[in-house]
Amino acid sequence: MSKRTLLKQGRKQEIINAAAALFSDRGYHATSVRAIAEESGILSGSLYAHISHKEDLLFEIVMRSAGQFLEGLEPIVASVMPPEEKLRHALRSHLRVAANAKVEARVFLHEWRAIEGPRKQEVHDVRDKYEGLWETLLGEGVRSGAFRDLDLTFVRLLIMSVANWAYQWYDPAGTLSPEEVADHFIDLIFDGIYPRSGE
Amino acid sequence: MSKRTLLKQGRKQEIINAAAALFSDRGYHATSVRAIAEESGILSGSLYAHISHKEDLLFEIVMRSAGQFLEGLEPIVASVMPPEEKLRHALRSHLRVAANAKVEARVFLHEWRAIEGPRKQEVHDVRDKYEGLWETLLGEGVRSGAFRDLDLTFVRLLIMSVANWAYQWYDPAGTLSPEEVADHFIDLIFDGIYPRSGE
DNA sequence: CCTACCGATCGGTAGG
DNA sequence: CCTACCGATCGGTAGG
Repeated sequence: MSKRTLLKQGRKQEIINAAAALFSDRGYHATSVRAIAEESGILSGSLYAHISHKEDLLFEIVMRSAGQFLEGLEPIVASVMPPEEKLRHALRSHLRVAANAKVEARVFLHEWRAIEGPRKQEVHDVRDKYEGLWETLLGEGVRSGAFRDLDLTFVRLLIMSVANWAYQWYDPAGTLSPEEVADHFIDLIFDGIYPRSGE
Repeated sequence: MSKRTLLKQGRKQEIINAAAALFSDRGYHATSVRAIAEESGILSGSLYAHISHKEDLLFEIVMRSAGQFLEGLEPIVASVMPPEEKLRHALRSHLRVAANAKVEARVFLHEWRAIEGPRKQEVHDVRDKYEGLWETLLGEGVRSGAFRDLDLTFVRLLIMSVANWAYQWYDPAGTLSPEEVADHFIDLIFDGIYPRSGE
């Protein structure tokens, strides 16, 4: 790769980062291309040397973030750990991605609806794929008896609720690591909140 | 109230309903005042006989929806039921509101960030008030021993995650009532997913 | 990457 | 509630 290409790639990454921060903060439709350009230190017309449409930026951010979530979860589901451990590591992975790439994750979970046309289906597909991995993981747990004989849909929704709401409140700068937060929730979801008999 | 006032009120309600549906579907910033007017059967200029700013519509929808959630939860928290029953009724109430006024609830939970200026604080305040009621309810349960001695923050986040994510997937036209969905989740959260000893 | 600009659309207004 | 319109801003483009 030539130096020139490297520089160009670096600039494009800067633009994507600026766009991600703005989309996360104000939302896609409330962010103008001029604001993205200004944050990148160039003029709005110059943006179009790097992209063809404003929506390209949104699509790229969404698909990259989705890729990070998938890359984290796939090896866990494919592994030979017992279902309890898979579930624990799956939530750790999800919260790790949400913590390490917070603005992108927020855009992925919050702003993906703004994507229109044929790419809408691509985004739907990658979301379905991710949810499907969770369903597989939880289904194994129920079938193997590691989890109670539960309604799979409700368990999946419970976990996805926790996972997908985390970006609303989790502060990576706080005292708790994503792994600690994940373990807290997993313990809670495993044991419930009701006192055990004898306790 | 004169007949004329009644008619005017009715028209304004139509406009708010149209705006709520559009804001819920596309988002606040992606909805033009012309689209709201068209859906209401008038021209965009005529909208301003009923409102002063586009944001008035968003604010009204958000505060009404917040009011419904609060009205449902307040008497439950203030009641003398045991904490387990309060928790069950609280989630039922939340899901009932989310089901009966789905588009408004979605706007309340998803689009409130678009409100700017002094009203932003009002929206924050009403959100804090609602979350405070949940915290009170759960705190009673832990202190009275009805729930295990848990980290209150995590329990609240678990419940709020389930409650606030529900509008993403719950279909009021489906076979399950909001009460049934709430009871399913409450049973899950009480007992956990781990098999009980002896089971 | 900038200069200079395009047509379209935006939220909102004045006068009736 | 309509007609007729405003200035501002939008996403995007041509030529250098």
